[in-house]
Amino acid sequence: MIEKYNPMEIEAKWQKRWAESEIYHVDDNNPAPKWYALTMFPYTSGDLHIGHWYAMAPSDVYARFKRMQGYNVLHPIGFDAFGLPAENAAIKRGIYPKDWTMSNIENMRRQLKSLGAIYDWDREVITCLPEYYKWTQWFFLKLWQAGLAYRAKAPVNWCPNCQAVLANEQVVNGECWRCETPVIRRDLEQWFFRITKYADELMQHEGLDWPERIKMMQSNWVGRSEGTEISFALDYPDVEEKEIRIFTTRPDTVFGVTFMVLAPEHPLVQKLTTNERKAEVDKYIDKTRHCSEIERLSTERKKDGVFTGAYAINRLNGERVPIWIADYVLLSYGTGAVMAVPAHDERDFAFASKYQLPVKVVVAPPQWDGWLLQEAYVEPGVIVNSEKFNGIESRAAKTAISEYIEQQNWGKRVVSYKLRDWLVSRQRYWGAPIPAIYCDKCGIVPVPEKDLPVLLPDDAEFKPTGESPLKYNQSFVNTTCPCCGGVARRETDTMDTFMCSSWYFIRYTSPHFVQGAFDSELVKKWMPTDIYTGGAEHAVMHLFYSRFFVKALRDMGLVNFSEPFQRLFNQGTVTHDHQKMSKSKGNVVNPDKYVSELGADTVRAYLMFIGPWEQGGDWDDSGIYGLSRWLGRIWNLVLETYEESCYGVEGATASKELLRLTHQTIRRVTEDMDRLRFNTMISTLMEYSNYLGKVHETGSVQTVDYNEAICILLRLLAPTAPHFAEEVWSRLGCDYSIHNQRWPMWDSALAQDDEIPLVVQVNGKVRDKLMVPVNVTEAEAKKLALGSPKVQVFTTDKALLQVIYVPGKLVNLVVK
RNA sequence: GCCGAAGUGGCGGAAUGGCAGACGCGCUACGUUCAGGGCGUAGUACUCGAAAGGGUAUGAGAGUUCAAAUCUCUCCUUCGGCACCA
Repeated sequence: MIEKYNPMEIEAKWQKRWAESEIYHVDDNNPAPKWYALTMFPYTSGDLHIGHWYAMAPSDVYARFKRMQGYNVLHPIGFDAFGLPAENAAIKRGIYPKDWTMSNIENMRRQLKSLGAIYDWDREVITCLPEYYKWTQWFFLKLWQAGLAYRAKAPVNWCPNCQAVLANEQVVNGECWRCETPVIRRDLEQWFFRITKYADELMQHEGLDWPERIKMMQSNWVGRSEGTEISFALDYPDVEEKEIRIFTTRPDTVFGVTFMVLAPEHPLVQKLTTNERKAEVDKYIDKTRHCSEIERLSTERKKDGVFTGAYAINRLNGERVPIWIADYVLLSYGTGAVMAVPAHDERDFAFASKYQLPVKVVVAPPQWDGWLLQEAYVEPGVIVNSEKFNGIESRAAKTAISEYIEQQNWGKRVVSYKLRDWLVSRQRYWGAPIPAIYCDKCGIVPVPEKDLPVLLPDDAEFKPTGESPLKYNQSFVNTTCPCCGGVARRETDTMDTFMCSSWYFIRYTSPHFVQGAFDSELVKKWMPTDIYTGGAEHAVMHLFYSRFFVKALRDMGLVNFSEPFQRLFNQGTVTHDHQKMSKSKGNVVNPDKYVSELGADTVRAYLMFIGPWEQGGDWDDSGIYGLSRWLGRIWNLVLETYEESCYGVEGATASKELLRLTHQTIRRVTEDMDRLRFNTMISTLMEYSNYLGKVHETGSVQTVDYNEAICILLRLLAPTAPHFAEEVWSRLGCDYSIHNQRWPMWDSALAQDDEIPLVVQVNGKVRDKLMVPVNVTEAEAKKLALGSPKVQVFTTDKALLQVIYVPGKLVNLVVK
């Protein structure tokens, strides 16, 4: 009687053995071709939930597969450890963010180890430790030196609850993405990175194996649009500016302008507003300040605005048009001013209708005879009411009018982007301090590289005050100027955590390097990553920032590649009760319970089996026992045969079929692995093990072939159920370790079927299936099909019109 | 509102123009000296039929094709992303 499969015992045993023998240690000098399999590192929120396992387990399976294929695989792990949750949790529990974070890491590390992954823990990176953030600060200085960092006063999103500035990306439906408090706006002096410099390049994804969906989202995020900047004349004796510049993608409609709209924050508004309109304009501006940008951009809201009392001149036709303000025009996009053409823009039409502003048609709808428009006409057409441009087709008029404007020096063709520069300042404690010093004499001075890291004091009061908590930490703030040696103050803002995660994949290549952020030779060896897997929620921000970092490094001559992530794959989300898992909803599924009951191998296999990886799904554990039983069946099958020591029959005849199925299985499993189709990969292994069970029972194959098949099954199973495979492998008396074995190769000739089922259809309906030799000729196949009695029932007394033959698949008889 | 993805048994899903429902869960029956979420065998879309066998079926409707879950169009539903972008 063999022992039962006891996952708890064997998993602990092998995890210990693997660690002691350093089997997963990654050797930079290994001459095998490299494979960098990167998984998005987890945020240190406390516990890993089943969704983390959904991200980590399949990516480990894939990395193990590549490792068995002979690659020198780097599959590292680390922790994204700075950020607001640590601070909030710390405030709530009265412990330091660092203590909270590090104890979370300890727990998560334990959970991750229970997964049985090939992580080389010697390469672990933790972004909140000085040996890491020293280099995050160094990146800040490098970007500054390269002219990519600057300070600007800008309206920012302000969460009154978190007492912190939020990036636009962190505002969800006008609310703070973490605490859901409505966000208000406030002006602060901030650090920005000039990511817009790379706008065009960031839209390019040439040569990258990425999902179309993500590429599209990134391109939309950049939001490139070609248009024309046009100057409208101002004639106000007391106003210094003599023009308003607007951006439009419809220069063909410039003769149809009947009013203009400025963003309420536009600097000209204060100068232009007439005395009698001032009260109303100021009231409107105040109202705008209380709206978040998200609210302003909501389509649900009715458009409204206020007349400033001022007018501008459309230089093209000399017409005088009123200047309005409205909150749907944003200062941050284009020039913060728009020309309004109600006849040919839906939004302008709605606005004009509300305030009874004129509508002037300049692009004629088909058969237009001067009727009043009921809605904006936005399609192309023939230009009218536009003086010398009349009669031109509107698309051609875009060029013609733009050229004319350029000749007259009234404007120029420009490219505009939705993308904005990256705001990196955070008025928070738990982040990497920004390495800048303010000196009354020398101005803003970078911290010299030799003085890095600027250490985050452990003892700071991090209570929210509306300003950086570091401001009140005298020993941190007070310093001397690196230029003049005089009294100076440190920058008290910290960096956006996206800074930390924009280069962690580079640090993994040389995590202990002390002379710099990374060892160039090792970066050259490992980067770019061959595959990057993670949630689609990082489609834009994180991936965008990382790409920006790499491009900036390249332009500084520090790396020799342009893109960090060659292949990108987004796994789906695991929900629970059809909702995203979150602590606040109380629907978090902890994998520990399943691991301690059924073992990590079963949990790994189940997560991969529930469906295509990119699809995710709702967590339902009702099927998990099926996977546990499957492993148990293989256990019994393999070890029973071992005990019996004789399991085949010499001279048995079915070995050829077994061999064929074996090679078909290797092929299917390998192909599914490469496509990351783990659900069908496991089905294939199940079919194979079921077949071996049958073969074992009937004793229909030769011992040597059966033996070989079992070894192949275990190797194909090793990435999915690493502990299980290792244990069975060792019980069979094979050498440690199965994970150092080579992935089986298939032989196409051996995988080839002798006979195939030929489907015979009559008028597209299946009427018979015939087993025919694989190399059957078209003539033979047709003859066999016509000869089938089952088919003849449907063909007698009918005229045969056509015979379709699909080689190796079917014959379709078309009769009438 | 726009963009994208998806909709297949009781359930998760398989099949990417060529046998619909692989594999697994659940369920049913039988067997097993079966204490246990054990093991084994058979069955399990709907429908007509005693059976052989037939018909119907991949959200709904049309179309293309010898052939459609798969391609096209319209509509419905769900999920994800974007947010007046001038």
